[in-house]
Order: sequence, then C-alpha cells, then structure tokens
Amino acid sequence: MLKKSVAGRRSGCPVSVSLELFGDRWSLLIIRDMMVRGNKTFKEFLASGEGIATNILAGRLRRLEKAGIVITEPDVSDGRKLNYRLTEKGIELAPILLDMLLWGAKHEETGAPCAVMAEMAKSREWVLKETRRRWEVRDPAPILPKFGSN
Amino acid sequence: MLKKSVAGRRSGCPVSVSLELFGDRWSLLIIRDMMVRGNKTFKEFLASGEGIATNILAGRLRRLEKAGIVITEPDVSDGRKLNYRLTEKGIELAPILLDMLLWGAKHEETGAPCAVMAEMAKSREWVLKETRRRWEVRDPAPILPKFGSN
DNA sequence: AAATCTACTTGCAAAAAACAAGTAAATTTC
DNA sequence: GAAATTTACTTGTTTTTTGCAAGTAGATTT
Repeated sequence: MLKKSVAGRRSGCPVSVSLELFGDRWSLLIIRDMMVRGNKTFKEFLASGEGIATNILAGRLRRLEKAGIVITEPDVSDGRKLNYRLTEKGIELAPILLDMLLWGAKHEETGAPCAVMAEMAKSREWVLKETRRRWEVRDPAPILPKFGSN
Repeated sequence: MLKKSVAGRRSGCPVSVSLELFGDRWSLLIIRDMMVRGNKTFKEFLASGEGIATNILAGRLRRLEKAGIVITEPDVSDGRKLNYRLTEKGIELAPILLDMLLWGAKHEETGAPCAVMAEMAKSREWVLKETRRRWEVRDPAPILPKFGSN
C-alpha cells in the first residue's frame, strides 16, 4: 500500500500529502479523463489511449474513491456499467490539471495547437469556471479534444 | 527508463507528457524544495525531511537536468558542493506547485495553518510573482516554512 | 438459454524503489 | 602536508510496484 500511517492520521506538508495521493503516472490522467473528456466508465478509461493496465486502473480508482475524489454510481440504463464521477474535492483539482496542461504545451513537444493553448492561458478563469459548470450539470461533452498521436 | 520513444521525439497530450517527466512521488518535491525552501545542494534535499533515498535523488536530479528543468553549477566558495538551480522552464512549474499546495491544505489533514493558506489563495498572483522574483535575484530565503511534522 | 459485454481479479515476470554499504574528490583540521 | 571530514554520489541487495495475459462474475442482449 501507500505508506505506513496511523489509521487516517496524515501528516506532512500539503504538497507531499497531495503527491502521496495522486503523485504517479496515472491518477491525474484518470481525473483529467473524467474532467475534460467526459469519460465515465472503466472501459472508457482503458480506451483513453495512454495504455493503462486493468489492474492498475482498478487500483487507482479504488484509491481515488477511498480518498473521496471520485464516487461510483451504477448506470440507470445499463446495470453492467458503473459510472465514475468526480466529487467536489475532485473537481477542485482542475487548476492543477490546467496548469500542467499549459506547462506541457509550452515546454514540451506535444500535439497541442498553439492557438488553443494561448487562448486557454489567457482565459484561465473562464476555463475553470466552465469546467466546473459542466461538472455540475453533468454535461458529458468534452471541453478538450484529444491532442497528439494518442 | 521512462518510456519507449524514438530519440527525442515525444508525443501525447501535454498532461501526459508532463506526468511522464515529473509524475512521481519525488520530482515535484525536489522542485518545491528549490523553489520555496531555498534548497540547493544534494545534502539539503536529503535532509528535507521526506526521506528520499540517495540513489533515487541522484536519478531524479539527472532526469530533471536532462529535461532542462534544473541546471548544476559548482559552488564558488566550496568546490565540493554542487549547486542545483531551477531554469526558466523549472520556475514556471510554480503555478502547479502552488495549486497543489492549496488543494492539499484545503482537502487533506496537514500541518499548514489555515490563515496562511487563505492568504496565499487570495493573493495567488502575488505569490507567483514573488517566487519568480526571488528566483531571479537568487534570494535564498524560503518563501514558505516547513509545515507539519517533517 | 447461449452468447456477449462490463468490470473487474489473479498469477507471474519485469521494472522500479527502498535500504545499506562503499567510494572518490575536495576541503578542513591538526 | 597527512589524516579526518564532508559532499555527492555509485553499487549491490531486498522489497514493492508495475505490466501483461488470462480468467471470472454478474448483467444484458439475442
């Protein structure tokens, strides 16, 4: 598991605690998929293109659930499906993801179109507000398309 | 290693590319230590309290250096010391770290005093500007104290 | 009732991290 | 100026985590 810690009691600086929770290759990608691509089901996460293994995905979803970042609810129209949804705590990770997106687009070779990125950087507050609005009304339309080759 | 990739050619969305680089338990902590605690040397990183192993620290520093996030320069007054310093690309990770700090302080049990955090959240732009200023003039004074039990 | 689909779990090999010890180069101390 | 110390590592070894393939349980469609 994660780290020896006396039942529920956490300590350390806020950054360290955050990184213990989602400081890995996958957690934030899953959260991004829910936040800006409208992904909801296990299968959609798998097909998201980054190539996460099923056991890792299951593990991460469990961890995020336990941390109160996502919740699960059975799909009303198809009982086989389990829908994952961000909590309030989860949607508040949006600024981190947005900053990461902007940093990556600026400093690394990615498939992201410059014009779109420049626009997002300029209207940071609007993007965050719109992201939250879509989450509130359960708007499944992705706010961002897939970039690059994946 | 990181991931199979044809020499230098990177692909994928900006978030994914960013996470490939610093999506782990340690990289961002090292960067934070440089950014807000004024750490410069190998020894200082080790003593930073999170308990990173020497081989991991060495590996991460090498990776960050290769990515152009930090540079090394020998200490002028003590030739044994090697000073690590953030590059422009590195200091621009400040928004991510700040958002992570604020999120962690708000949602997880940490030792961070509420008053200080509320102040930082309100004056986000000022904090970022001040962080950059200190980097520019090489002000070694930490902008933040250590929180919690570490 | 059979076939299919979704969301997993299990087992195993490979990679990475944690831990302990050792080393080289520069520097301070005697 | 030789010995001891400090800094920044490297090199094993053990433990943990990840990646991959296969299999399974429950709901649904045919």
